Amino acid sequence: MSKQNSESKKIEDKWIKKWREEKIFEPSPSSKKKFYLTVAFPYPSGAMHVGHGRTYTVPDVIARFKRMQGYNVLFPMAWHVTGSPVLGIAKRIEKKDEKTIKLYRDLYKVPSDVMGRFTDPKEIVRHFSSEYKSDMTNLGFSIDWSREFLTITPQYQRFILWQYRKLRSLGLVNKGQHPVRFCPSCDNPVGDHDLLQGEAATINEFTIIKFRFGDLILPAATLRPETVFGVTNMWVNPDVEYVKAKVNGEIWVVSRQAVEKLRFQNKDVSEAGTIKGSEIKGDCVCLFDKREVPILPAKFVNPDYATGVVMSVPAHAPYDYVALKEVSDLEVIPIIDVSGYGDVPARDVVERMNIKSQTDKKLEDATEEIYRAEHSKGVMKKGIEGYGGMRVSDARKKVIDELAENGDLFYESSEAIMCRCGTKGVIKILNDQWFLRYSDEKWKEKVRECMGNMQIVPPEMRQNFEYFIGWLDDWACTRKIGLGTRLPWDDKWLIEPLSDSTIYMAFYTISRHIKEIDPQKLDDDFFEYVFLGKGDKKSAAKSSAITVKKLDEIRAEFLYWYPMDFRLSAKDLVGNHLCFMMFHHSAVFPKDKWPKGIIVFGIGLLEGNKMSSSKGNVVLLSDAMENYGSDAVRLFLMSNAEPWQDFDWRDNLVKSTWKKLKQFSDFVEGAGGTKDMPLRDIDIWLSNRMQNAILKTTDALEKFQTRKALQHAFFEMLNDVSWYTRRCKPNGSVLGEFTKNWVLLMAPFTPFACEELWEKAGGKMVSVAGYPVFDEKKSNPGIDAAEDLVKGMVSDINSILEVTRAKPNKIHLYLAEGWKRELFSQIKEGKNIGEIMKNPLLKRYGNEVAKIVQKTRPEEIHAVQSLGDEQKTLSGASEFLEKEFACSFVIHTTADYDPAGKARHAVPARPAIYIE
RNA sequence: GCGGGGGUGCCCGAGUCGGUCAAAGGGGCACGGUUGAGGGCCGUGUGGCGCAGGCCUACGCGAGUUCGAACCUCGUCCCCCGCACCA
Repeated sequence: MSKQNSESKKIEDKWIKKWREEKIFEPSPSSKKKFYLTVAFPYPSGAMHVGHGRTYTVPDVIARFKRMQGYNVLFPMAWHVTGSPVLGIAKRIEKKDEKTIKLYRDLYKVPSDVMGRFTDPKEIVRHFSSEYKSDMTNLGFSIDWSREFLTITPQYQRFILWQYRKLRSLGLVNKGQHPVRFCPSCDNPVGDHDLLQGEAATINEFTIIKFRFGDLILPAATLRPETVFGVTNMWVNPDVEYVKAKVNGEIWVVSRQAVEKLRFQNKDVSEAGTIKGSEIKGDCVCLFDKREVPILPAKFVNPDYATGVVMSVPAHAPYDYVALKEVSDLEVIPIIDVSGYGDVPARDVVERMNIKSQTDKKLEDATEEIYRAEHSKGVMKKGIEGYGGMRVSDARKKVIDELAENGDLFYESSEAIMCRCGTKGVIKILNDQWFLRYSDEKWKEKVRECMGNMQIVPPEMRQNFEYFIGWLDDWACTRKIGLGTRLPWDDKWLIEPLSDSTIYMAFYTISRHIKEIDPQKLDDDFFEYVFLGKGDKKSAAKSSAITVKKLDEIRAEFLYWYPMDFRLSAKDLVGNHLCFMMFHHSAVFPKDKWPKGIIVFGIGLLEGNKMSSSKGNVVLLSDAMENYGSDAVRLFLMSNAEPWQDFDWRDNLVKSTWKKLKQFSDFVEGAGGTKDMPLRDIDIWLSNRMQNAILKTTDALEKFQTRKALQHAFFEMLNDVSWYTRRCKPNGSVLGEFTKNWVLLMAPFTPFACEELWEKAGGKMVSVAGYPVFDEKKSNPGIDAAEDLVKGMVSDINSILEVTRAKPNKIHLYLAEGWKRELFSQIKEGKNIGEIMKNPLLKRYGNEVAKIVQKTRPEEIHAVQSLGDEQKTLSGASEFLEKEFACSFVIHTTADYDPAGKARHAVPARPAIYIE
């Protein structure tokens, strides 16, 4: 393959150069209709693999298609380099972490001298953004690189500052508190991908219910505060040494581990001695309902979980039930009715699961079961004052509300978490965190309106968006570490990377103009005028040190391209980025600048398995291009699945695509045929097939169905030309017209091959040629039926030969007689048997007519050719049929010779066959 | 748990306002042709049965509506994805 590929590489380079020289992908505002699409920019922390390749090929195909349709198309690209992942990568490379080094050196093929610089995170994104750019260029993307920027480009950062001041002035950013998973060593919140362990951990919110024990407070942390009415006693672990901790003026008794946790959760904690668990005994008073209960020892109490002191609700908590039975004969206090269980649900479950000891692991399942059942179906018992008859979930809220004044919350991770740096993670409440107020109902309403007017592809994704818009809560939009832009009014914070990339599509429209402007001079006046038309343009121009004319030109360019027609992204960004984009557009811009459409992609598989860079389960785009050439890679990625479906990179399929592409090129290039040939039916058929392909391909591409488009534009055409050349001697002028259209049809998918073929055929540049338009005059759907007759004959004869295993000497075809055609026409019109029998011609064949009518449904009949036409079609094809079956054919319009009595089986479009 | 999407032939995957569906297309496999018994290319076949284009069985499972269901209704089982402070 390699020699051919070096040939195709040459062709690719030639066209990349031509496109660049002629600047055909660098559009400016004009009188033409515009089409503006963007795709989520990449975070270049590694090499591009074929999954990324698909993400960016889809918009390129659409861009190319629209461009050929005559639109002025803008398809820009930039680099998202803000955030913290590269910091971790740089650190790990510095620490010579083997896995990381292996990934970057062996998989991503980073040269060792470059690796040396990777201890600086900026070097990583710099290196890979340039790799990305080169891959994108080589894959033939029609990107306007004149608008390229990084999210840390100073001009872009000025744009972010403007945006955040704007949002704040609109009251959409404020300070708040929020519990997060946190790494004390990194001093930063940790997300799933930052964790070595505990990715599935969620933050549980416990309610603290206090019990007075002398001067001390026993703070029981519970997920089920409504069960406070059923408390019979307290549990402390006799083997644990507890800490007396001063918390907000009270002295709490908690485990040592809990002290640390409380500190991270904003409690002012100081230690005031210790006390042994075994020393904590006697009675205590619940501060919620003032009941007095005893304190009892229990080994199941885990000092590492929550506060280390536990309130006991034996009727509804299996752990408590089992422990209580072991040490005391206190009566349980049932407080919740739940169908399917008796008065004491915990006892039911414990007995059913045959749990004997408080250290039995099955207690976890038992607890889970009870929790779920009572939460969903439980009702508070009648006798509980103020709560009787309430649903458990409502009672829980009410208890929390009643506690509110001196209520405390305690956060605990549902499982242990470990930061990538190796430190045990904690739950921390961030105090002065800044939030984007996505919970704001008025804002959500605007977003819903925005989405209501948008085209969502695929349509079923709309429900997902609706769900996410409702679900989104305030979003912490600032971080302590990472690359990024500082919050303009509080510079100890950086703007979080998803939050700095919500309306950057607007920035593309003007980025090429402001590259030369001193970033310090890009102030809010500038952006207010350019994007919103607000303020005094003279002073805005002056402060930015540009002319008013230039400022107006910039504003005009924004107005020309905006709103954006389509935003494309993989489906993992639906719940955040794509929603954020709608939130921020609806907040900052007037309605007529809100985005008009979203296309969501599926993910990529490799030989049926999920692609994963970290596991090395990827094919690098550069390798794929080297093996198969850019066009074949594009063609495969676009034909394997529709954009929103998951695609599967399978090497043998890619190879087969590569072969088919070569067939296409070879066929088009070698298409000659005889000139000045009279037009035969089969020629009309081929022309019609092309018109059909044009119609269907265009229709599919309008809906972004690249796979379906290629089915028509490529695979069907391949089969059609193969049939055509098998079927007849090619007609030169018909073939010429056909290949010309075919190249145009394919140009968005395989631009390099098509440019080359186009040029060889005397064209200039196919990327800017017109896309074929369906021509009704050249279309002739009826001809398909005629050709299907021939195909049907071949197939029927083959199946007879298959069964009989005979070698034919002579094949007789009997056409259906005139009366059968008349009958079919009438059935097709929907006439019933009574009406049909009124026809004297048909009445003569009454019995047969009845049989046929009974088993023939109108829907099955497409076109009924006349006897003459059918005869003409078959005799026109007889030369071909004789060649195919290497025997002679006789076509009968009457059963003059019919030794086997086959002729009577003939129906229209299905002649009877007799093989000798 | 909540939300979304699915279960089609050896595999991937079209097809769902019911009928032209034994079910497109591709892959794999088999046979035949070309040929240097390879590769490539071309043709044919690939649920079962059948020495005539047919018949039977089939679209997760069960039931229903209908002259007729892969497609509609109900029930049931199973699978995949997302659920946040972050790319």
